[in-house]
Amino acid sequence: MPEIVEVETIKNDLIRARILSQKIVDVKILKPSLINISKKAFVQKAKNSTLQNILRIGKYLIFDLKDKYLIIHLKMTGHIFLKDEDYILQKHEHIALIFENKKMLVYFDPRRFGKFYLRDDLSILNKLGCDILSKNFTFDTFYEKLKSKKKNIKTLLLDQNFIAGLGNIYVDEALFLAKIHPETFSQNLAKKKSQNLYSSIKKTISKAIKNRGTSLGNSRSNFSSIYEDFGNNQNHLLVHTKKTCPICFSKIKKIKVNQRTSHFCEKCQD
DNA sequence: CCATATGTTACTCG
DNA sequence: ACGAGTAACATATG
Repeated sequence: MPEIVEVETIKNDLIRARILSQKIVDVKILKPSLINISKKAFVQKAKNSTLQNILRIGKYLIFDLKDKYLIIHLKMTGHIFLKDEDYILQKHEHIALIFENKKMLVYFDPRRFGKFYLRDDLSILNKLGCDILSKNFTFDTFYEKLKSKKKNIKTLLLDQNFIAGLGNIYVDEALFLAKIHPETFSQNLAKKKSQNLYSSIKKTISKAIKNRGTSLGNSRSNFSSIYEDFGNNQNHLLVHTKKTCPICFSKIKKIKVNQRTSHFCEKCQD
């Protein structure tokens, strides 16, 4: 489920949860296919390391373990829960890190698309485009990139090597706010439209962060942060999953762009 | 049974 | 090199 908003919410919740500067005293790997090295090597490297800091770049959650990094991607259905050390792992809970203060970080992922990478550096993130919450995400660089590509705007905004962080929900929302049709060629966007898009992306994301993410559905497999709490942004969506346009009340169109369902208003977005 | 799902990568073809 | 299109990963839900 997670896009940048949900990963940011998890990161902030974890930082407040008093696991920083804690030593990892035990590691449980129930599904070795979710890690990038052998189970034995992973446990050996992670065990007894100390969690210095927690970062986020694009949709990646990163644990700084001082001389190495644990880089996590949640893909479609990955979740991080924080439990106590006596917690008994349930179905689809594949990895656990136990800290010296008896907190247990649990990785839950029904579809198992997610991945834990234990690496000495962050070089696997080198190709990522600018993180949309970073200071470097300026209008000038964004506009320049828009002009350099020959693709439709929806495909570009979803491309993590173009800009990092947006997923299907927030791209639909930002394009609606900016009144841009998802199939518009990026080179055809006037400077003013592009400016509008840039600020719409920022507005969409900051609103969703305030709402602690979007939780579609109400099972455990939908978004919840580390205490299994749901976000609230699903109650504030403008077009994604909607049937009628909140501005002109016409019927919301659903088309596939780049294999992804796109919701938009034909009358308001062109 | 069928379609769909918050993500990404690998592959083919032009 | 670039872009379009497709399949794949594995499971749950309506």
